[in-house]
Amino acid sequence: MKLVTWNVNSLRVRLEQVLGWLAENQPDVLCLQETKTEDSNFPVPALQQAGYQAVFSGQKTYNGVAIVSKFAMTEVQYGLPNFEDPQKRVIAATINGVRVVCVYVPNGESVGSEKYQYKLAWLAALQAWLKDELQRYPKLALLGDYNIAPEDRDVHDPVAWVGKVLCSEPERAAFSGLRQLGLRDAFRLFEQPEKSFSWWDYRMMGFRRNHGLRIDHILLSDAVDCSTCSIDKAPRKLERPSDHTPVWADIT
DNA sequence: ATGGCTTCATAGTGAAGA
Repeated sequence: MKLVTWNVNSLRVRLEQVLGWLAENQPDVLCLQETKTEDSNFPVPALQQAGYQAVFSGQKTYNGVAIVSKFAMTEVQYGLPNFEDPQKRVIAATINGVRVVCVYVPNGESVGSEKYQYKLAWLAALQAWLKDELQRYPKLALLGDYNIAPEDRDVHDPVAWVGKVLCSEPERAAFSGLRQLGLRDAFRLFEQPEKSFSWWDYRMMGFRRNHGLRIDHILLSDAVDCSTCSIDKAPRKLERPSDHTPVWADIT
């Protein structure tokens, strides 16, 4: 089963790119973040026409997550059950016996800010919930925009970014906490090119200069076998791209 | 250079992202 995560930075703006990517790559499951779309406007017919069903949890202007799948989705969960939050950042569903969890982790703005505190509290709640979820579902895949670069090699300029939001120790500790639940970073199961990133700043020709971060991840429980994990940079080269690009994994 | 682009909501600019 081919699983993908892609922060599209507005599904309305990126719909044609998403449909094009689905047609070309035929993934089984696509997890979307930053759909920025109310549920009543979610493009169900266009995705259906492409052979996909969807579950979604969106809002106007900000956030919004969705799972798009070729297969039936059951036991759909909206939001973290242990964290009251008006921001739509989590959706989960069971697909072919795999618990697929799609997350849009808070950005955190800057270290020490209110939003940073919210990010750390949110991540603690995510970890606590996943601990329970893994008891119920040994086969679990956690895909999304984590807004965390786990290691210095995931940062184009680790010196410039040291201690900054997305790279700070508490954030990296939260990422380690998820791995300590028994989840593995699918991307690092394989030999990968140096300086592999999933996000590049729109400004200052960030993509052309490969000034990026690897902040979009696929974590897999031990019961999930993985044969490939890769970042597809092609959509980042299109006209009006998202600042993030898809990350995908083949699992069995 | 606490900015540089992009999106959204809105009708000139501000918030938010990362």
